Amino acid sequence: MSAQTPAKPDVTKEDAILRESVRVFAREGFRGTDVQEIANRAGVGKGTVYRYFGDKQTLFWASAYWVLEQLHGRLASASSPADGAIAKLRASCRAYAEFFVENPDYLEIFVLDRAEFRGRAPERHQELHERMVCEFAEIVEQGMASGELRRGDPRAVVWSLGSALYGSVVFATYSKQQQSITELAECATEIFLRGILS
Amino acid sequence: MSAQTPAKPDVTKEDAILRESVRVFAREGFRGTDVQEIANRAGVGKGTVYRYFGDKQTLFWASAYWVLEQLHGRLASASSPADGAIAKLRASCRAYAEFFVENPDYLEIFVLDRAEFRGRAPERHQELHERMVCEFAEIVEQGMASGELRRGDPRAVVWSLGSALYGSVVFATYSKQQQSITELAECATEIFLRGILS
Amino acid sequence: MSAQTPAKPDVTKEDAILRESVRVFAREGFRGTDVQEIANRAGVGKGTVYRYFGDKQTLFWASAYWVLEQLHGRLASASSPADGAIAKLRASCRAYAEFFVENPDYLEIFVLDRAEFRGRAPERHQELHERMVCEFAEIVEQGMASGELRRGDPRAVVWSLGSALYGSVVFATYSKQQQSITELAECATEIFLRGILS
Amino acid sequence: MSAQTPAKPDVTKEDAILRESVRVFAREGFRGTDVQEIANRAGVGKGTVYRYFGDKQTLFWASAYWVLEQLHGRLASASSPADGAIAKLRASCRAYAEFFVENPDYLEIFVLDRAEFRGRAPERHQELHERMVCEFAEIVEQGMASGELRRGDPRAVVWSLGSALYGSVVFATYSKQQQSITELAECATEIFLRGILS
DNA sequence: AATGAATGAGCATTCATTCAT
DNA sequence: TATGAATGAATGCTCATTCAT
Repeated sequence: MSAQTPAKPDVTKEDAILRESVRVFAREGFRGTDVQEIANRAGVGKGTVYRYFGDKQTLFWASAYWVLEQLHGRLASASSPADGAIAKLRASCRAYAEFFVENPDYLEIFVLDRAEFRGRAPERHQELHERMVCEFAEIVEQGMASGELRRGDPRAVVWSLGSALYGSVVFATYSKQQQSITELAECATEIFLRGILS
Repeated sequence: MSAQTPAKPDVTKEDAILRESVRVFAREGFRGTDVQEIANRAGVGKGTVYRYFGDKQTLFWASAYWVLEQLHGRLASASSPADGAIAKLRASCRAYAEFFVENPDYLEIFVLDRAEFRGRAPERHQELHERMVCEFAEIVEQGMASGELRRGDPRAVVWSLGSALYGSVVFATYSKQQQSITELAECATEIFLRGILS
Repeated sequence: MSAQTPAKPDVTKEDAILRESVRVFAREGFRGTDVQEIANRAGVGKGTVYRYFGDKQTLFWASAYWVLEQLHGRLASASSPADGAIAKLRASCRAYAEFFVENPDYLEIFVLDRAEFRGRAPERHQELHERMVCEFAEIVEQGMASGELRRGDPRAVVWSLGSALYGSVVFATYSKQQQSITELAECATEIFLRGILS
Repeated sequence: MSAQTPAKPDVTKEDAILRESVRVFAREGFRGTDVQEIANRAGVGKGTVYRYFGDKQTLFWASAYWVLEQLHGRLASASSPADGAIAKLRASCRAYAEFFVENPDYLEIFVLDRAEFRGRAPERHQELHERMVCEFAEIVEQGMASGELRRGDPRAVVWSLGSALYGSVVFATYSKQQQSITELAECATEIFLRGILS
């Protein structure tokens, strides 16, 4: 249609670019990334990257969205088989941590997104984010209904959990003692469930 | 003596540079910041900035350290008058949130530090960070001793709280509904104390 | 493939850059040269200069090599038609002087090369230099064989001649009386051949 | 008198500055030299360097003049005790080579002077240079009168010898085989005396 | 459609020189 | 008189983006 979005996107190429984008952005940061390097790694010309994604920022957002989608899928398939709200939440938390342990680059993408763009991402991102919040709010709501969880604003609970998990994995970099992200996140999860009061 | 680190640092000038550094870095990001702009705002020559701080990265770290010190002072003076571990923690959490509400730039500095340098900051930073962890661990320990808090690894508890608060304030940017950072952090704090289980 | 060394070098452009390089370096010195000026004169963007030559030093070396090649060609075509070792040497000496009289810039390039880099030039230069020494050593050797020249180490003789000529043309700048480079070099050549002893 | 030339020049300080100037200029080149480094090494403030020498270029010229004076003295004391023109010249040539072997920095100063300033040095330099030419021309003249040397223009002979020696020592840098400057200069001297013809 | 050569705005850093103390 | 803090012009090099092929 427009020249910005090729009529017949070659999904293979697009995917290769995206995949390498994530790697390079994660390693070099947004400003530190040379689009040429992404093109080289993806085995395409620099012009092709621009043909597919328009500009560097759009490319970054596409990468970030791609990562967000992966995370969404991962959380969904982790929670759905579990039985009961608590089990679902526990499974999701574990999946969240594992996701970033397996793909440290993805974590950096989230960090960069926050640092560079502060939530000024396109509608699409916010929609997906919102969708995730809703899905978990539903779980929490059911937990409240069934009596597993204390009553309260489900969205607020979800937001707190999300923030705590995000903080755990992002903050883990600062940990000197080699506690794995997984351990840190698990600890956070437990506290999240039971609190620290006696 | 090298001219890099002035023998008689003009504290007024140094402070002006630091203050503007924080503002500009926060707004433009690390790579996006033109040192010239800091110099202009601080009312000094660009050479003076380099004379005082050596290079851009060192300047950033000095800014980040400066912010960290402020936060440390703020948390200390918030918690010390409070009575009992729980009260101390609550007061600290509130102070943490207020600190960033009052100085949104400071939050961005923390975010940039994580994004750009991933904990590769100079020793000094890590020492101060460690000191803060210890101070809070002590509070938690006393809370456990007095029976206010459930028994557990105090450092792990502190780390979880720190991560959760960090996550709350950093993540708040993504919140569409205008929930203030304060509200989000307060909610996180309550859950942190009591958990979500019924 | 890196974009640093263009796959299809545009010889016209490359040559234009090289030609202007020599002029500007000769006039301004190595450090005094602003690559932007070379780009402007060559009618290309600054980025293009860097694309073709990588950095300022490499550009300088390319210029110096280019000059050395010219000199080599000039000496070769001057000596080859002459008959006998002495005639060949005389012709070469004259050509050497004329070369620099016609292209004073080239002389400055040699001077700068010595001043700035002290023989730390890339292999290629040293190889060409060595080749020139060998070619002349051969001439000297034949002169010795034919009895035209006194016996001795041909390479040492060549090196002495080279040094003397180099000294003549470089040193000529200091001459107040407007003796031309040509005259100075010719005088040096004659002494070189016959000595000053009676 | 003027502020440029301090009324009571502290000869010790002046000398220290000059001595370090030579070292630093020789190592770093003219443009590459940071006046601060000279000041540091000389143990004075940067302002003092400027007070004594006015500006960087003047400082360089003073250094070059200082070196030229040393060379002049060395050549004079080498030639005067020798008997006969040839002996005087031989002794001078040897002294010339030894001078630069002992003080490689001095050689670089000469090279830099030629590269950077092309004989645009102040009157004083040219006078001393001229004086040296005259002194040697006298020796040559006497050699011609006594029949030791072939008749010719004594100044031209001196100039040729000077150029050849200069060329020898300067060009020596390019010599791969580790022939010492001394050997190269001696070889040049012999050829200069007897020529290469059989 | 795909490419990659060309461009030039942009920025970190240096250093000669000045001048207030 | 001696100093060294302050300055800002100067310059090497990068890289997002364009566009002719």
